[in-house]
Formats: sequence, structure tokens, C-alpha cells
Amino acid sequence: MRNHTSGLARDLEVLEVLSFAEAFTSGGLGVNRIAELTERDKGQISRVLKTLSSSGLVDRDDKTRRYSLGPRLYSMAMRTKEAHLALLSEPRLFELVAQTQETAHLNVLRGGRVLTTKTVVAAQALRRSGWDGIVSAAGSTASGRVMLAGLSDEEISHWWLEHAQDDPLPALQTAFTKPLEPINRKVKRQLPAKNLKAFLKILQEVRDLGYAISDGEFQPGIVDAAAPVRDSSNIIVAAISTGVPKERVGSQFDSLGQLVSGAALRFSTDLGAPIIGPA
Amino acid sequence: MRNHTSGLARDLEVLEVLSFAEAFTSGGLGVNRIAELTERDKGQISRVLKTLSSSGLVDRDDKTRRYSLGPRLYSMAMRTKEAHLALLSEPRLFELVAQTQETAHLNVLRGGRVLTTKTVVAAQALRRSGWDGIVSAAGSTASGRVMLAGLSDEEISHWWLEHAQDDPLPALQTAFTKPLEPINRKVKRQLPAKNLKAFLKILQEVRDLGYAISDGEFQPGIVDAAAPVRDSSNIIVAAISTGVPKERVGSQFDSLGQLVSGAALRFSTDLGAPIIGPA
DNA sequence: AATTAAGTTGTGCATAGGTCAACCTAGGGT
DNA sequence: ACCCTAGGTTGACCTATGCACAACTTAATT
Repeated sequence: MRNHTSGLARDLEVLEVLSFAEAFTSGGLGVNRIAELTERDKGQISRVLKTLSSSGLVDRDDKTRRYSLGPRLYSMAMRTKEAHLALLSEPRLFELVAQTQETAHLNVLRGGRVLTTKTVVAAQALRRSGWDGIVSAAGSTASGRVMLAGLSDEEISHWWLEHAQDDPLPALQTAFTKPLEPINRKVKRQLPAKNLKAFLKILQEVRDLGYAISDGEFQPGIVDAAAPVRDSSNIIVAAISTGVPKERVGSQFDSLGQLVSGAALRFSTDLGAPIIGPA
Repeated sequence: MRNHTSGLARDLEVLEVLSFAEAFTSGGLGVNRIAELTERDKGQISRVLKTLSSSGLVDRDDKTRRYSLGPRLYSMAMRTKEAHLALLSEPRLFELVAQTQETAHLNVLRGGRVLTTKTVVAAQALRRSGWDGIVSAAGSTASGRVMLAGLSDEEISHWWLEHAQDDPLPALQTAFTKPLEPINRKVKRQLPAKNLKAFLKILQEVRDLGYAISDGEFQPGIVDAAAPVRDSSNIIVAAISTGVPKERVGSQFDSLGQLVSGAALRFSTDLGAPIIGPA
């Protein structure tokens, strides 16, 4: 079957590249660099960028002639479901931060990855921007597991087949950490758990507890705790999580889990979720 | 001249349409509706949407088979300059709200339009989502004028020629307010001021004052006051504004202007703007 | 001023994508 | 239950589109 939109797909890679550039470099990218990264002809890239920028999705600095993501993107994004959730979650995240003195996040599941949509950092922390917009592998984060645990075993198997093999982080990232190397599109893949059966067992434990703990799995030395957020039809739409340096939790996993669950539950009722006791 | 990216431009219209749908309808749009609105073949639109959704820019509800803007958009948007500004502006907007008891906004200039990137609503207001992401004609808002006033007369003339004729609001909007009518792409255009000379004069007044006032020009009965925000190279990157119902301001235009200027000035120094007295 | 790097534009040719139609699929009404 | 219709997907043909390659322009650096 011919797909009839391969050109579009190629052009969208340009946005993808710029999105990474935004995270790992500053000042944007030039036509040549983008052409390299996408493995396309610079002439064509020049024209594609002209079109993208006339739509406002990308923005060009007329002085440096470099491109970066544009304001139109921002205005569109503010209309997504995710933006609404992020906005509404604020007070509950603040509560959680007050209780734990640690940074709290709101995450959503997107395919095989977890997307952080809102971050509230603990009191005197300096960096305000944090992890918003960062993606990570779903199987190896507490948030990902807690959201997957809301599905039936059958649905999880389905998910496993489709997404367990997803790259932990998109390949493009390597292009920015080693800026001069050509992109290596064949990245070694890590499975979040040995196999589906083991994974299902872990998720059953999550269901029983009502929250998920990840002990240094995603970032070494950081204990993540996450609990599910449900909307008015009682389906899981997000997860609230918090990441705590290992030495500060000690063995108090459960009390951390309880706090996160509490916050997630309160947020769920904010969203109109029916109030049901844990199974 | 051939442009070599007309296909891309056409496909981006799909995003444009969905962006409007998000604001004026709920539950997203189906393939047929999008095909109507973009005046394209439904088969092709079906394929385009498949590609867009596999990139995450749009999202499909598998139950209703309708499309809406996707989470990837959100994650990209969080990396734009606008997102950073919005985040940093928060404390200053809160201050302003505390002083005026009215809703405050952060706006940026994009071509001929003003884009609201952050809104902080007054105390007990119910709606939290507000105007974020909404665009409006630059010439007829206080924010737009205050940002334009930062340019030289020459640059303004340039802007005028290029953008004064922009539609106050994009034509697509009409398609959603009268959902069953076909799109009328020929929209009557309103000029923000009679002519360039008058406009330049208005901007000179703005420069002298240090803030701009719009008396019911953008929304009837609402007085807008706006002041410019400058970054570390002292160029205007945004405007802080507030909209107050006419009866509540009375004739105290100036004290409102002073408050807004103060907030904008404080935010500017947050951004590292050099501290210079008014001319 | 000369050299090189970065970006834009022109053109022929292969192919991606538009058109149009047939084909699915799911509701909804009788 | 059945058909009917509206919404969506897939297929095939054919031409306009966008890719490759190269010439050209512009900007930066010595």
C-alpha cells in the first residue's frame, strides 16, 4: 500500500528536530544543520522552513537566520486537553509539595512514553522550568506503570506488543549529546521488564497498593512514587508523581505512596470522578 | 516561481482547523468535517490525519473516531520562548492582580496579531482557563500598541504595510460560529486606525505615557491597559495588560496605567533589562 | 579583498499525492 | 432483524509536486 503522506511525515521530522534542539541547545538551528539531522537536501529544507515559519509553527531569528519552535505552537497547545489538566492540577500539586517538601509532577501516557505536563518544584528550588514536556519510557517509571495498571490484562498485553519495544528516548537525542556525529538511528532497546508475564505481575501489585514505586529505575538514586488520576467517567487520564532522593525517603515507601495517592484522589474528585473506595 | 511546499502548507491547514475546533466545539472533528472546512478530498484528509496522529500532533478518540489536537503539541510548546516567558511572568502577574483586583495577562506580538500566553484571573473568579492562546488584532488592543510603540517609526510603517490589513480574527472562526455554512474566506477587514499617520501619532502618545489604554476598542465596555516588557537587550518581548469593566475604572485611567507599568517594569528587571528612567 | 561557509533559487524528471470511485463499517430507523 | 445512510478507508490512475543537483547570492572571517 502506498501511503500518500510520506512527504508530510518527512516534513514533520523538521519539527521533531527543532523540538530537541530547543531542549539541548540554545539559539536555534540553521538550515544546514537541520538538513544534516534529517538527512535531506538543504534546498528543500530551506523551503520547508519558509512554509512552517509562515504558519508560525517555527520562528526565525532574522539576525542569526536560525530557526526555533514558534509561538503558534504555544497558542495551539493551550487548547489541548493536556493544557486543561495541567492548569487544574496546580492547586493539588502545590498541596503535595507542601506535604512532602519535594517536587511534584503531573504526567500523561502517550503511546509507549510518559509525558510530564506540569511540574511544581519544592519551596526554595532555583530552577522553575524543570521537566515539563520531557518524555520517558512508560514501563520504567512509576507514573507509567500506575497508568497502565488501570487497563485490563488484555489491554496491557496489547500495549506490551505495541510499545514495549519503543526506544526509551527518541534517537534524535543522541545527535545533540554528540553534536558532530551523524544520527545513529539504530539504538539499543531496553525492556522495562523481562517479559510480559513479569510485567503483568508488577502491575497487579500496583493495583493492590493503589500507587506505584520506582526505586532508582528511571534515574539512579531517585525514588519515584505515582498514583492515578481519574476523570468523571472514572478512567485514568493522568498520574501525579513525586521524585525523592533515596537517602531522604529511607524505607518510608508506604507513607510517600499514601501522600501521593491522597493528592491524586483529591484531584480526581476535582475532575468529577466518582468516589469509590479502593478495591 | 514554484514554491515546492504547497502540499505541506495545505496539510498544516488541518492543524489550523483543529485548533479552532478546540476553541469553539468539543469532542473534536471527524474526517468529513475537516475535509469540508479545508475544501479537500476526504480520502486524502483521512491519510493526512493518520500521519499527523502517528506523530502525536493530533489525537484520535477511538470511540468517536474524531480528531483533536494532540499531546505532542503540548510537549513541544513547553520548550518555546513563549512558555518560558509565561512561566517567569507568573509572580509579577499575581502582584498586579493583587493590586488591581482584576484579571491580568501576558501577551506577545506575532505578526499582525496579539497572542495571550498567560492569564491570572482575579481572586474568586470561577473560570481558570480564560484567554490563553487566543489571538486578536494588534492595532486595536492596548498590548499590541504598546509593543509596536517600541519600534522606530520606520519599522512601524513597514509593519503597517505588511500587517494592518490582516484579518482581525482568522476567517476560520466564522465557520464555527455558524457551523453549517460553508466557510466565507472573504471577510470584511477593519483597520485599527484610519491611516498610518494617525496610527503613528497614537503610538507616539503611548511612548510618552509609557503605557497604552484601549477604551472599549477591542471588547465593548472593557478598558484595557498595557505596558511593555523588555529583556536583557532592552528590546520589547511582551506586554503585561489588564482588562477592567468600564464602570469600575471611572476616569482613573492614569492610576491603572501606572500599576500596569510598574508590574511590567518589575518583570523587565526580572529578565535582566537595564534600568533606565522614562525618556 | 579573497575565501569559505550558509542560505536561496532554478530546472528536469521521477514519484508523491490529488481525484474519483468502490468499498467497508457502524448506527439508526422502520 | 433488516436495510439504509453517513462517515471513514482503501485502491488505481495520472499529473502536479517536490526532490536532487547545481548555480547563484549573501554573510561572515581572515
